[in-house]
Amino acid sequence: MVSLSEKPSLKGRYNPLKVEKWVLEYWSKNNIYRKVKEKSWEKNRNAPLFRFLEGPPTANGFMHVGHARGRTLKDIQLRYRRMKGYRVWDQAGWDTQGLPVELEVEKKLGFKSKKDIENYGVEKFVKQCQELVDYYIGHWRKASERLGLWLDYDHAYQTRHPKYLDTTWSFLKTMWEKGLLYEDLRVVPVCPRCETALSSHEVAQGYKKIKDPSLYFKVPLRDEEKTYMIAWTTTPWTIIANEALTVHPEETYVKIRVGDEYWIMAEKLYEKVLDEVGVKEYEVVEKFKGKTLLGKKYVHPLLEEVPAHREHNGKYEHAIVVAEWVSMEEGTGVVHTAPAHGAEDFETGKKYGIRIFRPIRKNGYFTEEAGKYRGLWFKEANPHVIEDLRRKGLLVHLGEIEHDYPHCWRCDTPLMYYADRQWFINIDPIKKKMLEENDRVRWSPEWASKRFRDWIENARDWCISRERYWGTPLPVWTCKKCGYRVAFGSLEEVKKHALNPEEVVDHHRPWIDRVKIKCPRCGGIMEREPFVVDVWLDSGVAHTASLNQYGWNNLFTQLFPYDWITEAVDQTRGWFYTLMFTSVAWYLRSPYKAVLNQGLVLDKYGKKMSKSRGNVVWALEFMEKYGADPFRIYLASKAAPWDNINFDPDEVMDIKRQLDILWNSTNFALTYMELDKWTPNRLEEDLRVLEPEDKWIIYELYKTLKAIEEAIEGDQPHKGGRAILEFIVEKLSHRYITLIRPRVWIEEDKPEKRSAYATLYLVLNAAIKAIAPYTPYIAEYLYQAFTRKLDPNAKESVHLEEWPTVPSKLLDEETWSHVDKLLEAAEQVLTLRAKVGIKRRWPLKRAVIVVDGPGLIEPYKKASKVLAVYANIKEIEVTTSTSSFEGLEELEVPDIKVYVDVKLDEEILLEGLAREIVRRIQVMRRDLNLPLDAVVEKVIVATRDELLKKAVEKHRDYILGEVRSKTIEVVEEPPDKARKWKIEGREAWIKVVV
RNA sequence: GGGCCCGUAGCUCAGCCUGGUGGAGCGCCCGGCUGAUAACCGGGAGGUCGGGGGUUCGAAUCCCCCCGGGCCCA
Repeated sequence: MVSLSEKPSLKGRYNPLKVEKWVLEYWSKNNIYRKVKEKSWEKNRNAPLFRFLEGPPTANGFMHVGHARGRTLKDIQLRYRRMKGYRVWDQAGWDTQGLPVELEVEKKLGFKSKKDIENYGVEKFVKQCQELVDYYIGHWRKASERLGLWLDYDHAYQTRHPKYLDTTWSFLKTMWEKGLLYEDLRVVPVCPRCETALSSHEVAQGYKKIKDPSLYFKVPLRDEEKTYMIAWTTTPWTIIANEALTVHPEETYVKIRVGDEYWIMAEKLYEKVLDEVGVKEYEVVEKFKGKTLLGKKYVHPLLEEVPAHREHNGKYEHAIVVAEWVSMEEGTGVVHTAPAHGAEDFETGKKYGIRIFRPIRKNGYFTEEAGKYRGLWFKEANPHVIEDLRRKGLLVHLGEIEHDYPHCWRCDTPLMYYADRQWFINIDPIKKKMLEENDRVRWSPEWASKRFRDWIENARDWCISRERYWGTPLPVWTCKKCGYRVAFGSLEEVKKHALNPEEVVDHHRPWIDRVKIKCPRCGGIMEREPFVVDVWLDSGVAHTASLNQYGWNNLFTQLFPYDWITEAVDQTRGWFYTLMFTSVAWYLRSPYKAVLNQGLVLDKYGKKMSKSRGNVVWALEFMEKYGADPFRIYLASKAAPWDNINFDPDEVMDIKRQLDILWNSTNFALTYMELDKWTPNRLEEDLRVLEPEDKWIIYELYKTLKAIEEAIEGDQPHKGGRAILEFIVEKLSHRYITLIRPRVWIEEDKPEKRSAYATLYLVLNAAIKAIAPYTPYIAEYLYQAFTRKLDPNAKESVHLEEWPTVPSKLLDEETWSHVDKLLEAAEQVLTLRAKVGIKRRWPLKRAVIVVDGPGLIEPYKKASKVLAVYANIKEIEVTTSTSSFEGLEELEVPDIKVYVDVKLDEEILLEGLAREIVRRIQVMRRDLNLPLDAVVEKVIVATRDELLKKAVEKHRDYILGEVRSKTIEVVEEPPDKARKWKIEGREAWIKVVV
């Protein structure tokens, strides 16, 4: 068990779980978040603001990896801004009411319908909702904190909080007073399972592809023998409520003879229809405009089955009417019209004074009025209706259609369009302003702006009433006597006007329903409209209510409009919209300046994650297995935020290996610095004289920091994550550390060793800070174990640090570019070595660098050690001479020419062989389990190979020094227990005598 | 039916805006290192850049059409 009494240590491998456990404890014991908040907010009054508004997660389930992705993106932005010195607003928030919560409770209690809730008791039910929300908020806070998302959770806003509800009410009251909130009878989408109306943005979230009947049927005209209107529908059950047929007034219709019958359809459609229903022989006998059919009566196709229709004798009931909306794209041009079940049907019915016949309840079951269909669930009636039509010879054709049909976004039940009295908010008066305001928002990606614009343009009035229990009650009271209405903007206000103020205890149902008001007009008793409002309104007023909940109303002018929000793309219809709507309706301004859209997280095969499929990855579970840091940087870097990603745990492990390299590099640095007792207390001096590779890595660091800044500020956090990882792996570890190894191994205290340490310290330290927004845990740990260990004046936490910068006097672009080219050359030398089979350990004799002018000779001479060290070349010449270099290999490098000698001569061969022998002796030392600094008595090398012998003789001292042996002996006969080796095809036996 | 996103190596993705001989990581094969070592490094094989047409001296990149995967709207 790691505990705080243990100091952070870089011994062993990077283990995210151990590291994060230590860091979590460190943060909590030292109140690091509070200190960061204090630095960034309380004590930072004059800094530029960065105002974030949290899109509140709904507290009705667990956090999955999709949520985790969004929350990681939020945290990266916030941590970065804090380090940059912004005054960061980071209040947390929770969505706590509405259908999602109710359904979760119903599931828990095993409820099937609203009746179960009524029987159980609304008060008890609502308490269950509260408890469920408490539970899930607990989970979300825990999971968010484990993820490392730093928000001000202690001051989280909650949509169920009394003062929050006051604000929601106050918004509704404003809408009422402006005349924008109204009640109306309309056709609305209804969920028969939840027995409530839904809004169009809820509907938009629930489209699903399903199969429905595609039915062509005949409707006999009353006064014309054997003449039928041919209509088409995909909802046969609505024929029960049919009251009219609608045709287009200006389009041409045709009468066709089919056998001994006459069929009427639109001219533009009849061929397609007849083809589909399989009628090959027919004859067009007459053509006329649709409007000539107006008023013609027909016999209801289900007259016998639904006796109520016998009494429907209005002028346009069971008659043909006309309307412009009739489509010539699909169907027959004759539209079966049921005013109770379609928006257009309803409007047309109203226009012609046709009754709204609605023989069905909101729960989807037919009533007595439906005749033989009574008691059937609406979709179940389909086969019965079809069968009856078939029996009566009115069925023309039955096919099947696959189309998108709306379903309840929460419980998945197919919706029913249904005429009903509901409450709406009129959005037309502010549509234009919303569009204008949208143009001022910076959307990422850009195309999201157009998408949002389209959505606003097509938006209809917002149906906000829900016949449910756990939500913000509609604060409108109606007089039972005279119908007069009032709306209230706070619970206090209600209390002031209540006849029974002692009952005014809670905004919520059922308590609020008991409150009666005296009608100011007639003195009668007013009762509350029994609705709660759409849950999307709750979070939609967060821009104001989140502050008012804490009485911070005066902060509003400072915080509004917010600088940045980010949620998943589906919020175009959800939160992005409701937030914009309420804000423009209230303040005529967009509540946010920039929006970052997030794509979906799919499973590793690209399938949507869903509970029923069983492929959901839960965030907390995953982090407890793999750690938060690898998870975070994976989610943030894999793709652009708005792209969908396929989540694959194996890939998280891949990216974790790049963090290993950061860990190992830091360990490398610390090991040697401590060995040499180097500390950064003379950093400035140590940085005064830099080697070319030092300047190179510092310049690379500078470029990387710029890239990250640009990425995060430009809503491309994935590019920042890739940039920092690439810097650590490719530049720092692979190249820079390789280059400085010889300097680090110098025993004495030399300036070039000190400058290597100083540069390494500077760069590593900056890298640790720069990765902190992405991987806050490992950054903290390394900061404690490395930075703070070497520098006692360092801050208490890496997250209290400023964003790193590079002093401009350390920037040397020219040297950078020389070194960069030589590194490229060096890599080509390595490729060449691999091709001709010369190991990197074997030195190459020489290389020549040809530069463009005499002025470049000196700089390249200085930089040439990079090539010498990285590619292991003994001698490097820099010249402007373009004379040919016989026998040298030419490399292709931009701007310069490099020639390298890859021929082996005896000198090199002997040196190489000596190193080969050393390596094998080292392996044997290790196998003997000798301590690193143990000195052995003797090494015996037995071989008959002349070159090997020569190599040992010539490099005797070198070998002895490397392997820590007192003597070395060369013989021809292998001694006892000697180990046999093959060295470049030559045989030798080696024995180490302890 | 309309709008949008995506299609590049076995896998995951850069490159496309501002055309100039196709990249990275992982995986695979081969090798190196053995003083960051249950770590690290190098090399190699592998692609008609979804298909077709056009513009151009030259197209993964710009334009048009089509196919496939996905999202949104109707």
